[in-house]
Amino acid sequence: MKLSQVSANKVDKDSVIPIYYQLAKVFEKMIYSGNLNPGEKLTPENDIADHFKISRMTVRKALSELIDDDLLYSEKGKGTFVAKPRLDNVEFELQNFREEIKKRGMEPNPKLLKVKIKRANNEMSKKLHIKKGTKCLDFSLVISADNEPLIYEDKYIVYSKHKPILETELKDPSLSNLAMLHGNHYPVMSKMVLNASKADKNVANKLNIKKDAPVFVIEQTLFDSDKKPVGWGRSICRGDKFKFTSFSGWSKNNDNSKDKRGFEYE
Amino acid sequence: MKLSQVSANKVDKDSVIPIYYQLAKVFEKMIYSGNLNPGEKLTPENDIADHFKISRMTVRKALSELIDDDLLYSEKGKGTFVAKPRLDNVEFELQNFREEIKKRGMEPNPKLLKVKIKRANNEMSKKLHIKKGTKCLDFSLVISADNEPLIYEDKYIVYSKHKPILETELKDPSLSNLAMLHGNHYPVMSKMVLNASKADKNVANKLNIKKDAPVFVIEQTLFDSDKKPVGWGRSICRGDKFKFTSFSGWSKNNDNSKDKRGFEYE
DNA sequence: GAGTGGTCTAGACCACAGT
DNA sequence: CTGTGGTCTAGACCACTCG
Repeated sequence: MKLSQVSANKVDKDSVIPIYYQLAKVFEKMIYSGNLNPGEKLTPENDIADHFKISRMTVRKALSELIDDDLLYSEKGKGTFVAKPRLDNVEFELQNFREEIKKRGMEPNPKLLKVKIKRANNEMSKKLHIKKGTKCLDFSLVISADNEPLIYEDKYIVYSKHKPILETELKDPSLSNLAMLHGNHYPVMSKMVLNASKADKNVANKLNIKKDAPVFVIEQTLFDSDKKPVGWGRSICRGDKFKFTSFSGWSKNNDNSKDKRGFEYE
Repeated sequence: MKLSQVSANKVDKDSVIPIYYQLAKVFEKMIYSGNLNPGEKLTPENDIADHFKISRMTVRKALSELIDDDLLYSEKGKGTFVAKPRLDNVEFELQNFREEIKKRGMEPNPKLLKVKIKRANNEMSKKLHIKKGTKCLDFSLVISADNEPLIYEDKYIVYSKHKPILETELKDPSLSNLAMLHGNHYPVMSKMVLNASKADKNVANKLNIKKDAPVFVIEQTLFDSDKKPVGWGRSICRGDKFKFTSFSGWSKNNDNSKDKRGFEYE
């Protein structure tokens, strides 16, 4: 990179907008516009600082923003370089379903099918690493929106408290909320596994779809700080209503890629 | 947080390990061990700096590491606080399939079924925003590992160069590589959509599974810097062989969560 | 040895919270 | 008002890379 390329851009030291932020935008723009190409070496930090008459630490703050965004990378002793867009490395985001549905302007309507205290059977004892017969809370529900069933959920919480189940707390029937309210230990870690599957007769009936229709199956296990499972749940989502979308690489406009990414339903 | 809690911990100024890193580990440990609880306010930066006899900027560097990791958050004028673990917000990662397969110690074996120049039909003109009849490159392949077919792929590249297709480049048959080698414009943005579906007769045959067996369908569109599509591909992955796994929240050991996360096959 | 990024310092001023 | 985090400076020394 030649400094003459950036000389058209300047930073306003008296602006309320931080200098490092302005500077980061200058470089970001140059990358997105093709003024700065993948692999190209940037002017050294010291020279940038001199050119803009700012401190090197401020330059570093600007560059580190872009390094965090994977637009740049630096190599000790060598320099800072423009990165290649990582087109094949994407992330699919998933919040809890109520939030995902709300984000799309619809009102999630969870309907509790059952809540009961159940003694662990084979599957539960395996999933929760507990002995068969241990008392668990068993929740089962369907989440709908616009009068259409979307998700069928089954959840188990290792249980010993004798706390009543309140109407209000069923407004957030996420596994983590249920575990925090009713479990013995506070969950601090979550494992999720996403599978493609097809609806069995029972699920098809609950979700108002045909048997063998494609579904996403998402299993979640919650662990306490000792890595012991405290809760397990399985959510079955209609394949015709849900999809994951993700963007990666560079986008010219200021990319709130977070907004365009995630678990969608249509 | 009381400073007496941290006084047992110290940082070694003469270590080769950066002070900010040592300090970050101190706080990280306190959070994971329950010594510091969600919502709790940290000692002010100035006090931490005084206590460890280091510069405030170094303290800030340490804290910003933990803020990046979502272990802390700060509020201007108020203080820095311990965050709650976000158990219901996960990310499923997906690299390109050859990397995913390699990462699991197996050798991906892509087999090209066809490569040809094709004039855009209805679907292609829709996906690539081009007129029907425009020349495209059409690739179709099956990726196997351990002599088992895993993924069936169909890809189209908007094409005008007359460049020969070399054996070597088929070693990386990812859409982005093909687009870079044969497309007219350099791709800088990628959109991926993940669906649950079932195998049709043709795919079932190619992947050696039953018709209607569950599959993941991943569509990828590549765009150039003008947001014009330059390539489109669809990968169909056997549902019995692939799953996504993701961890979130806190894990006591130094969490290389990246290693435990992503698109797995078993 | 010269160039580069990584770390660190000891100050400074600001905007914002809560009192 | 005081306390807090956010920004910024003008230096410094180091480890690394490369010719």
